[in-house]
Amino acid sequence: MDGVPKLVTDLLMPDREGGYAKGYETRELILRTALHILIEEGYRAMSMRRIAGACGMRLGNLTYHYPTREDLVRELLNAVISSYEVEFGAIVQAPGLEPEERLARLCSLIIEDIGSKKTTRLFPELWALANHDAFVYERVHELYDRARAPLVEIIADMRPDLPEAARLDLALFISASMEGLTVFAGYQMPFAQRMPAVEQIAVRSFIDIVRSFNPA
Amino acid sequence: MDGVPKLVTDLLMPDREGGYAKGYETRELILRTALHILIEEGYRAMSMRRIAGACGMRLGNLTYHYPTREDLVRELLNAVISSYEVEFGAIVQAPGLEPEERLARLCSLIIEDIGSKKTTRLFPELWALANHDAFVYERVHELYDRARAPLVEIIADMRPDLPEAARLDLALFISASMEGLTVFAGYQMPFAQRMPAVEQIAVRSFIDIVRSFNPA
DNA sequence: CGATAAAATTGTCAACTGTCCTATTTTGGA
DNA sequence: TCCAAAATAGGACAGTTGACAATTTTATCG
Repeated sequence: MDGVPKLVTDLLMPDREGGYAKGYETRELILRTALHILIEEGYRAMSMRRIAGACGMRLGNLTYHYPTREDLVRELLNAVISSYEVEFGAIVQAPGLEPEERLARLCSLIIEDIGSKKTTRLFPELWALANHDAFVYERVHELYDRARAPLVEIIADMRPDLPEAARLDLALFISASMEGLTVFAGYQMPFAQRMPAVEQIAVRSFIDIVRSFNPA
Repeated sequence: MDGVPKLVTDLLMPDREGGYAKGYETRELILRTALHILIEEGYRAMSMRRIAGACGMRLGNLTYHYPTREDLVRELLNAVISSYEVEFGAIVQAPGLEPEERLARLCSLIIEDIGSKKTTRLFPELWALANHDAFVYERVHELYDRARAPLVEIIADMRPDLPEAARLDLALFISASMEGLTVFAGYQMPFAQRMPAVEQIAVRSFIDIVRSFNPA
């Protein structure tokens, strides 16, 4: 229904320090369940009792592992965002290829991810949360900084003549451009089936603008 | 602090049918206050009691005007989205100008709006809500349909040779591209001060791709 | 195996949520 | 000016929320 099972882990737990293995597994179950509820029903439905219930455990046990709701949310976002950081960090730059081709492949990867249910559902929640929560804001933009880095590198390869600021602006535009597709052509969005066509337009457009951009 | 006072109304109330003028004013105050809380503190903080309190009225009065929370949210989103529809509907097409110039001006208008506090804060909330609420989903995408219409028209002027589907895809990409800027260069976002530079890149890029696009 | 720290359960708390109902006051047209 | 309709107040309700304390069960290591 939701395509093939993902190969990448969608949750990167922090290292276990002290405690039994059982507790560590329980914490992972908790965060995984919380993420599931967040994606399926939204942030508002993600209450402590709801999470505990879906985990098949009692509320007291949940608050034993995560004393406050804020603790849980913090750890959840850390785990989720970390997994994206690992995912983006693992992107092969394929040094033999032309920079245009590398740019095209990187963008295709990102856009493909944007079309996934997890990303389409999760990131709007993060954007909304970031507007009223400094921790989420910080963490989300830290992620985007890392996601833009390989983009900046490729642009530098294509346009060594450009000042660094211009390269950053270009990467920023390209990154924002792709993120914006979430709302329109993401998972179960009205133009989800247009994604391949729009991806083609996007990639051509990105290559063109990087090639031809000249700061006035 | 938040720049000059807005000229456009940020809330379009439905026509008053029956009832006293007082009640109509009260309903407007309620929706305006609810919107303020939504923007400043997020959807979670927008409870019935919180709204009533901020309006300086009792809960009973609030539930008299809006019997259920769902009623209130529905009317709020209708009023907010309607105001955007009016805003976009009022965009002058400036028929004397070259289509490239019209495209540039339209995009500048939209991007300027994206930089406003209201839009930067409100739309991520709407995107998140739309993922779990059919009514919001419907209403938001209805708005975007209308916002894309003038874009499609300009593209048709520039590229009468293109099939309609290709024009729609182009408009979709351009629209999504701009919306994506919200998270990165919107109000108080980390690259808010890069908005002018990114806008320049965006507009150039849009004009280029519309000019040169050729469906393979 | 047994000691013991960790994990999980159970029950309780005050605060908050949305909804509903009944007075009471205010409004504005006849 | 009167009076029915509209608006507001105030309270009560059942359900939910996050937090916490006392207790029992379980897992792990010496």
